Amino acid sequence: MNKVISASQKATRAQTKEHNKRFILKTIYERDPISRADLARLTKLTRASISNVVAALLEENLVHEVGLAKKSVGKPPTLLSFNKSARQLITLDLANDQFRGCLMNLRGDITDRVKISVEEQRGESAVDKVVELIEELKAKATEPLLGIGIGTPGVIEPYRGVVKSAINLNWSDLPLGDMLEERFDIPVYIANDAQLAALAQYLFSPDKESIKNLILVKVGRGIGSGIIFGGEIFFGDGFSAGEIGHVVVDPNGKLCTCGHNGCLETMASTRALSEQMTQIAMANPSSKLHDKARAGHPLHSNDILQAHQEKDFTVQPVIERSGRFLGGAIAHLVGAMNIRHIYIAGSMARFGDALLEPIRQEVFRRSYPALINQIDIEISDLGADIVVLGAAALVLNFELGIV
Amino acid sequence: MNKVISASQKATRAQTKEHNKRFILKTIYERDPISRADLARLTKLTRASISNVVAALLEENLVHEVGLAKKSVGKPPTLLSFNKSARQLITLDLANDQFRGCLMNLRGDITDRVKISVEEQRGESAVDKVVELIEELKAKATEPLLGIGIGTPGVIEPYRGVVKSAINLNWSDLPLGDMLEERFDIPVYIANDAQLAALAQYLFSPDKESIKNLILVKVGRGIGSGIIFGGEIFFGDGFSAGEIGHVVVDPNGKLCTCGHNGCLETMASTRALSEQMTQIAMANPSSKLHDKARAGHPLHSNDILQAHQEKDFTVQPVIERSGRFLGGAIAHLVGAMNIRHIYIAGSMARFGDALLEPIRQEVFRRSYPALINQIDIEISDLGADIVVLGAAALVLNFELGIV
DNA sequence: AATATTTTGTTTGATGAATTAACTAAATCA
DNA sequence: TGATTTAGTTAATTCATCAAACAAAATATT
Repeated sequence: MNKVISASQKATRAQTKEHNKRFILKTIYERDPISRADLARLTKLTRASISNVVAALLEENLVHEVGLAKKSVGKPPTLLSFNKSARQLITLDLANDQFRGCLMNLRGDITDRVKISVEEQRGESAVDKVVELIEELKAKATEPLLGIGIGTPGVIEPYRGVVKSAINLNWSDLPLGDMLEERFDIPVYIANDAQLAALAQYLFSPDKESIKNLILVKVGRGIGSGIIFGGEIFFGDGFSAGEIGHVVVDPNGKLCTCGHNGCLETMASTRALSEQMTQIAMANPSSKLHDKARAGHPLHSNDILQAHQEKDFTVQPVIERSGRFLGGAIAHLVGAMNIRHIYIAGSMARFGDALLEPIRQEVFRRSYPALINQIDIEISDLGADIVVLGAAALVLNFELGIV
Repeated sequence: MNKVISASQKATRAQTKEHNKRFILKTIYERDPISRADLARLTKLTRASISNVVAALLEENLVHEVGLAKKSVGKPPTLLSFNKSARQLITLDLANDQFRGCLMNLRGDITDRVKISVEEQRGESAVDKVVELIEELKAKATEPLLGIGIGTPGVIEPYRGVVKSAINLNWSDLPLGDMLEERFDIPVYIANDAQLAALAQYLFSPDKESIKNLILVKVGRGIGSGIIFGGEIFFGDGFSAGEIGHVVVDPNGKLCTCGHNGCLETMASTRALSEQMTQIAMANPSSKLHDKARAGHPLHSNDILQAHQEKDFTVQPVIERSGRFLGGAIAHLVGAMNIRHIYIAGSMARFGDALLEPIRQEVFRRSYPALINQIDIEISDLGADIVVLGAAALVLNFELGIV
């Protein structure tokens, strides 16, 4: 199985076959377990064609026969099941301060985890860390590897696997995909972390049947978003679609490193939260964070989360402030793109409803009233593994056509 | 020839054939005139297959043989040409105060125009006006009609041809497509006017080779935009993608009919321009518009345009004001979607650079610096016919696969 | 209990769209 | 004049889906 068919190209019989093979595998993946006869009914292909393709999938070990089903009348159908253990995936999240890697099966279940701290490692030596991580995971693999998926902050050209720029790692125009494919001889797919998080939300969301478009906003030390149109990541002309971190939300706001005032990232990220919280906690002796703030330690978002969970009343207003700025930016996205489903992820999402409600309020306040009841904003349920899940989704999508 | 193949469906031989037929016709359309041998080289199909399909296209009269080309050596190739006169199209623009209809050939060249004033006609009687317009154009047709394309303000469900809501015409959930198809027995395609304008910009733009994504902002009495992703209109979950008229750009701005303050439409449309201009002209005796404004006539955008062309210095600041608000909204779109090509259309676009420059400045001022030199904002070159051209593009796209 | 019915999955032959390869046509090159 | 090159057609081949018949295994009916 290989890459997806491009649009303005000739069509051939081989592509028809490939398309149907992917289509059948995807249907098995989604409806597992399912019989050949049901596949024929669902796909509108004939039982003969289904049997033919399924034979190939059994041969490749991607599908198993798992016994017979009981029906009221007629020969009992043989149930087919997607063999999630047929291959394994290596997936990486090159987050800000530590690289995390996982070994997974074809359903995205994580079997092994590895972390490497990369505080001051940048440029070449950061690439070495990536190789090291993959080596370590490869050694643990018990099944053939389907591919390597990598999510990283920065602007990535996904089709060629080139990191156009990743400021925190000091990479620019780095052909990471080719380098790793040459080294490991396995397909490598790379994309921006927020874009991958959105893809994960799409693929691993329970009610994905009906959802074809979504936006996921990832709020952590940076802010980015990923846009899914028709089940695919929308990359934009310069591969930086969804990079809303530097949209100006308050022209009178604080100066950002990018040169503008009041970028979303300076106003609503966890870093902004820490700064705001530190000021307020220092000024407010009744805050649970008062001592820590006065001690000169920069407040970490974990501290703030803990204080919030312990019902510290000084936290809520600061979260609300971030929420309102986020809501303002999201309102523009929703209004412009008319996308119904919005998800919030990243470390800031741990604040849950405290963050979600002000976002909702601000979005509603700024949106066209007729559209408001169509908008559904939720905290993502995929947690801290969302980026590696998205990296897995990317590999699964390209290698097996599972979308 | 019929509708495009959907994504999650089985693939068949017939679809392969259809795809290649459209692909070949599209190539002839774009490279006109071209030989069978060149088609084979471009499409990677064999000469045998090309000859087979071209025979069908000649039979349908969509393509003509137009003589031989001279080459240095070998048998001279027979040149094929797209027969733009093989069919005609009826296209309508149901603009605010008058309906305009055109009869066109397959390249979008307009051969006949009809206008109907519909000032107070709404609901049922507005539908009658549409039928009347089509009847009139149909009578003028000299070739078989390929289809009817309609652009209208409002929220349209394009695949079913349903007008979900068109406030100015007082239509809601009107199955206009079915009604007209039943009446005229010709394929009918309907979409939002700004979305169609964007499609027109995509299809009739001279350098469309490289441009796959674009946004077109249509600024007239209302403000809307159309988004093209990968050569197709992006409709959004509720078919109102691009409806940026009611994005709040100034929370302290004037109250809009939608209930919010400072919507883009209340701040930057031609109506806003008229109001602003009237105030300024009344207060400023040296303005060429002073007398007209004092006479109590509401200033029409035509008046303002004329004054501007006569170098009335009081006009520029008002246009700039609109431009800055538009720029602010566009900056969000550009930042979020990373789309490089932005076009300004609609009656406001007639102000040209006077409007364009403040838009550019505001977009640049608010955009991530690394992206600024990627952004290309232009006034659309398609003029007042842009919506009917888009309607033609819609019909051509669906019926013949020309994109 | 024997037979009919229903449903599953396979087998066999037909269909048809693209390909391969051979062929004809018409020009230039040597 | 004959060789070479390129264009376009024709005939045979390929192969993925389809259609129809068939075998297998259950329940339903008599």
